[in-house]
Amino acid sequence: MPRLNDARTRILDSAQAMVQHRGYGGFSYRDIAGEIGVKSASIHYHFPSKDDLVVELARRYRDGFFKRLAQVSAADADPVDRITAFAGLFREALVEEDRMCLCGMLAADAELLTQRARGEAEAFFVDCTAWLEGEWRRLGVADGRRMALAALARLEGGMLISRISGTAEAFEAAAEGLIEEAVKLRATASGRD
Amino acid sequence: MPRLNDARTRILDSAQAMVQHRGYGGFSYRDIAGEIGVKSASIHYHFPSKDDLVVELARRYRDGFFKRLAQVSAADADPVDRITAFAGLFREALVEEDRMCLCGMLAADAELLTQRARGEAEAFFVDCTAWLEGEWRRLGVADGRRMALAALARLEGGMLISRISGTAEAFEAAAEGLIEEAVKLRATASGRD
DNA sequence: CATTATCTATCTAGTGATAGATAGAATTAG
DNA sequence: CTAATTCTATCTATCACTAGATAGATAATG
Repeated sequence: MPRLNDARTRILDSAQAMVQHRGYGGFSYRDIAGEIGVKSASIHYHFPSKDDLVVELARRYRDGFFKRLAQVSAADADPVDRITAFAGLFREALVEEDRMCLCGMLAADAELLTQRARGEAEAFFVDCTAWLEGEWRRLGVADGRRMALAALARLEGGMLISRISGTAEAFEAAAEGLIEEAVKLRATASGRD
Repeated sequence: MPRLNDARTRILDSAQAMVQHRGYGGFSYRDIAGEIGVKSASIHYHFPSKDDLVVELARRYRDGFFKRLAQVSAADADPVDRITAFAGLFREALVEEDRMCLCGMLAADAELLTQRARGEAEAFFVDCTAWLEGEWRRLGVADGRRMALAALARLEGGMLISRISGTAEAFEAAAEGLIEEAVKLRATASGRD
């Protein structure tokens, strides 16, 4: 039973939760070590620098997010359903785990990151924008990119405000508005067809 | 020429910029001290704890924001213009100073703050929500609160994404979408009258 | 044995915070 | 009006603690 990457995974899981809760500067190697029951030096073995850790964290988060997105949206052909599924992934983190989006948090801490880490976090938004743009296009929107960016902004901002308010109300308001907009466009588009 | 609160103000100005750029955990008393040319102990004289400093920072930001808001929206009776002015204050911070909203930043760092500081930051969102709710109501929206929260979410999220992207595109997309929505409602409302 | 992983122990640098001294301004007492 | 006193704002020096990081010994894996 080779648990080769067991420690590595547990480090990443712990670090991810900490970034999502407290941000890049809000946790230390010692915090992770204490939580998973190793010494901080052992974490340096797997991730020599905090930068390495965060780069890997962002990469893994992005991969995981789009794998999950493919799963939860695979059954849906309707862009409205697919956008709803997209928003659902954000809701999951916020409501079920009371966590901010990892890359949203890294975006807030952008000026603390190396160019490398910042690039990885940014890639998440780039990929999300591309995905959303496709869906808005299918709903007949001319400037799909603008809608995509606005949609992302809503969800990230909704999470941000929800976390300090202690209720998901802001997120739900943002998500509902988003989906209603998509529904309206679908009605218009099908009316045109 | 009594410059009684001169040092105090310079501390607050410096600290505010640092929070907006790097977050609560991303600056130290020594950073501020170095920037304004005093010793860190002198800052402790004015703000015994970092918590005291941030509480005052959030309070001052909120006061300043709503004073500015009153100024830039006083001339406008039209809710669309007033909402545009509201968004303009956020744009100012982002585009002209490349800064995140102070309270948006504090929202991200919420779990690092004392209840006291968190409360001050939260109050900003509460007040913004109340203000926006009034404007959406005047545009004939039934659930003005939901629209207000969604609008705030857009702007904060737009800033967040813009700052890591290095361009204000996401913010502008979010703000334009917001204003277009208001314009549509105004057309509907006046049509109904 | 060699590789992989973890440990102990330590380093340098920096954190928020405090104590105590001091210069100068403002206030009070005689 | 002076002299004694207090207040304001800053300084120097230091506290205990935590940060990320490293070297080298040790244990486990295969």
